[in-house]
Amino acid sequence: MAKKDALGGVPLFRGLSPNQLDLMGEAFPCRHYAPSEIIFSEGEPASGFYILLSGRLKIYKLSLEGKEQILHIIEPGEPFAEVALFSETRFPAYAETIEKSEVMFLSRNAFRQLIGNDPSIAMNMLAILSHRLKYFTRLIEDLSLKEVPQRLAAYLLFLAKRDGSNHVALGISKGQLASLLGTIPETLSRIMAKMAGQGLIVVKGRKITLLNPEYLELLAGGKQNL
Amino acid sequence: MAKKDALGGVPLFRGLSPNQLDLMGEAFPCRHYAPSEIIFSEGEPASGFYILLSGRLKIYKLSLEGKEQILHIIEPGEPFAEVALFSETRFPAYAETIEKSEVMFLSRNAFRQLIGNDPSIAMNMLAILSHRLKYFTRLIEDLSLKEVPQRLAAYLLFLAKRDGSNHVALGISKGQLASLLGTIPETLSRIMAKMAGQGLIVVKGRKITLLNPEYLELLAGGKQNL
DNA sequence: CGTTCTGTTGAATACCTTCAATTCGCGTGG
DNA sequence: CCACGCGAATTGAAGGTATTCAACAGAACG
Repeated sequence: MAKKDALGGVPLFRGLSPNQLDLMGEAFPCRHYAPSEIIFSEGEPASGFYILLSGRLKIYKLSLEGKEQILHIIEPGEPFAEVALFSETRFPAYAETIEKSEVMFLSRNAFRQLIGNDPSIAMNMLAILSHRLKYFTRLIEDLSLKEVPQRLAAYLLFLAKRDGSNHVALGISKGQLASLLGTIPETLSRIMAKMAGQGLIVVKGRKITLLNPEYLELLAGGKQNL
Repeated sequence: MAKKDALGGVPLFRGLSPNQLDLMGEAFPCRHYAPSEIIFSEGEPASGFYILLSGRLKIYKLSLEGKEQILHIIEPGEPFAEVALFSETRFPAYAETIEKSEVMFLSRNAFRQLIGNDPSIAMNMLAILSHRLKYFTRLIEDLSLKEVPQRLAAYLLFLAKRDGSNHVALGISKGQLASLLGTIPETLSRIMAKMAGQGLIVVKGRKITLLNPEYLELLAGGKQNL
């Protein structure tokens, strides 16, 4: 079963012995989800949090008109809805799978016990929350870059840096990317076309090649227009 | 000296005995700042974090063109730059006083020792980070409500709710409010004038009276236009 | 009382969104 | 293997909102 392997890659459990990891895997329930399944909805009572073992999912808010703003794309190994652990009793957003996914659930009580037994887990959790905070700081910064081309350039560069390549795979649909960037598919499409027309990028479905990262940097910094 | 009194109101130290609080106050250096003083700048190496004992300050990012996006207004009792503790060695934003302020500094090592001695501090810190995460979630949501009137309405309602009154004091200049809302002073000014013209609010310097909170709710929810 | 910073107002511009119509891609079924 | 159908993606035209630039008014401060 993939469960044990996956646990080794969970930052929250970094530093734990293989034995402890095994116990972990047995102690907590694990569920499989199909694509586009909703794991929880905003406002639902939350009794614990989750860790994504495999697959991919999105955390998003819905405006009253029904438009979604994606807050996060969760990748394997990441916990989500940890906020529910300490300050909230309701989920503050939606979680929905993008791909077939495997998810572990940790109840509040079980996790608190865990922390009591092993303080290093508390430290790991602090590190994760800090990291997420920094990510949000960045997201806010990007969203307040008022123009979409800047945000797109910033995002593409982020992906390229993360993956260490100028060939990046979006991993999500363009509609979802639009939501993540705080815009709509039409606008994103136009801007991609414009960037492609200027020889900055090549778009092939969900794969994008950065031809001119230097110029994209200038764009992201607002020192240059399309 | 106000230091000891202030410590009692610090959520991070909730649950500590007066004795422990006293020790705390003596163990960590404390500094006074004049208004508009910069406490730290983005990119500076960070060796610890801070707690605001009195006064008020802003945490903000600067775009390359020099426009500032305010992330936070820090009120007395709140810690700031805690991110630096766990995942970062550099400050991810600027901190600048708005009013005369008193600030306590806790070095990374000292704080880690603290956590070791008293796990409840770790739990408090987790709660604070979670809370902040939720706040950011909300800020992101608000920023992606693309129209400024909605954001302003949401912010005014937030203040009114927090203070339990329809007479709210902004506490910051309108230029800063504009930055917090992700816009510019001119736009904010126009929208306030419009709201006032419709009898929704009364603006008197930095004090605002909400005449029609119900309608502001509709606005914030995007169900109504100005 | 003057200087400076904050806030306001106007006109022109730029960008994004909306709405509608098409096209493309791909899995399903014939 | 090809045709169909559905969702995703693209493109065009029109409209709206925020920004920019510039000038001015007002408040705070020395």
